[in-house]
Amino acid sequence: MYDAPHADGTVGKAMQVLDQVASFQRPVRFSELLANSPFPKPTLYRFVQTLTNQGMLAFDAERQTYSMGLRLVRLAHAAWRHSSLASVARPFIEALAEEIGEAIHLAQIDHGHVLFVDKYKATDKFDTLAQAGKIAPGYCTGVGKVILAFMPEAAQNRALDEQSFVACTPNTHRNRKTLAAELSTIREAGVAYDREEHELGIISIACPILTGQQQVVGALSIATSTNRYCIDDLNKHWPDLHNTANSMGAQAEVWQVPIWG
Amino acid sequence: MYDAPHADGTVGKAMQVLDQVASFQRPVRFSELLANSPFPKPTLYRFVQTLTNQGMLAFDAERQTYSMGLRLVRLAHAAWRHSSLASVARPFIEALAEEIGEAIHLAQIDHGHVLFVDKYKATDKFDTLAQAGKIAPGYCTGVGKVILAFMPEAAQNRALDEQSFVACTPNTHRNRKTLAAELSTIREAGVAYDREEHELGIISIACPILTGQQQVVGALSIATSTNRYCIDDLNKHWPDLHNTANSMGAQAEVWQVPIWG
DNA sequence: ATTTTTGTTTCAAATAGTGAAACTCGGTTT
DNA sequence: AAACCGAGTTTCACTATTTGAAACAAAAAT
Repeated sequence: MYDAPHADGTVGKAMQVLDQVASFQRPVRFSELLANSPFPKPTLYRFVQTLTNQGMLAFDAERQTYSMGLRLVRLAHAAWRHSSLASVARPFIEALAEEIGEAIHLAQIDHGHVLFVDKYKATDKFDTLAQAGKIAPGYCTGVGKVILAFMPEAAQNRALDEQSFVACTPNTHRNRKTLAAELSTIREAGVAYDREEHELGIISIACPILTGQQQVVGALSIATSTNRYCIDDLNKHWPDLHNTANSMGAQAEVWQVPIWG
Repeated sequence: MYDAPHADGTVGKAMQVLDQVASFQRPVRFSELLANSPFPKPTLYRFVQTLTNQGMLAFDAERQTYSMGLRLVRLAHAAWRHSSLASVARPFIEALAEEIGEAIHLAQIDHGHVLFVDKYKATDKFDTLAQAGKIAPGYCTGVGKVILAFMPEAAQNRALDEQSFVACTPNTHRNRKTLAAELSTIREAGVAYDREEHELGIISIACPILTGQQQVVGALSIATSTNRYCIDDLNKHWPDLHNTANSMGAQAEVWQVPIWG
């Protein structure tokens, strides 16, 4: 049951290739892939062929490069609509953004990483790193920390093991101990703050989205720039944020809860 | 070379399962999948397991249901940013939407189907069926027809073979012949119209996005409701639409062109 | 023209996938 | 309580697919 490191089968390997292509942030040549690949040449070649046939990758014959395929967009559309909080949450987020006038982020956790599933920017004044589908680490974001804080202990431990503790800014948690300490504070308080831990100049306040049985299904945050506001200002929005998160939790329950792989 | 119907290998079969799960528009039980599956029970079971391990599917233990996994969202994010027109096109679309005040759709073609890769709705007054990642048929949408019209002949033939000609509305093309006729008109004119062919009450005007070598890489459309405007009104926006599409084409060339699988 | 790099194909060996059948585990019926 | 049922899971001998060293082809570089 606990044999994690076994890549599962041919399909697993193919998905690994997909990830690899995604990790290049641009169209990529076969030889570039090969250079960083655990697979021998013909094997990788066949994978790339198959994935292209399947529309999971796209091949540009002109430039001889591979990039992510459109079928993924199609599939993700289904994922977004049916398997995540996002569909339930949209109207709530829009209402909240309208009222508050700051960027709202909705996140779920996926294998120890925070996945932003939706983002609503009421203003274009600044850009956080977050965008729908983008991943961010759990240990240094408001949504990430609050989700970790409210996870069942076993899952939390597993997730903590997967954190890298890279120092994004001077305020970033550098080890498990200080993070764990904050997590229990967060759990008691019911709120998490990102005090420029992920990106300098960006702060946020985050609430968990809980079902009736107190299971975390995601998190909601308001982010802003230190040029305009400080943590105390964000605190004024806490009641709204909290209420919205609660309503979403109630709704989400009617649907389905996600997974902690 | 023309052996389309051959699913390629284990990976192909796994992707087939993914599609099947996506086709249910909700979380789905194993037995439901099995009932409509070409695969015998244990085979399907292993696929579903593997895909879940991989995060391509998500399993809700409580309700014993499968749905699309979050990893897809992550991968599609990469697809969206790096493999499609969307990243190049965003600023253009926003500018256009601002000026015109109607919904703008950006589409690419994927295996004979139009895939909406981005949508910008300047107003919330009405809802088209289209949303980012959503697919729509090629034969009865503005973007679809204009893309088909400008495709190289071989690819066009292949794509036409894949059209279903389901009658969405009384105005929908019902067979290849009438569609083909309109396509050549479109090609000459450089514009396509959707005259409530996909959805009653929705009309649109669409331009191809062409590279310098006159290759279609997508299409751009302005959609509106018949309650408010008619085709002639849309025509007034043609110069803007045309210019935007041209600028995007020029930009897109610098990037990469997509595939006609 | 020759070498080097990059992409593609071959084929025997090895691995991983297959599916009939059998089993487990709740829940229901007799 | 015993027998039954259906959904889900596991087993295991059989086989089809995958594997990768090596060879080949094509394109770039020298």
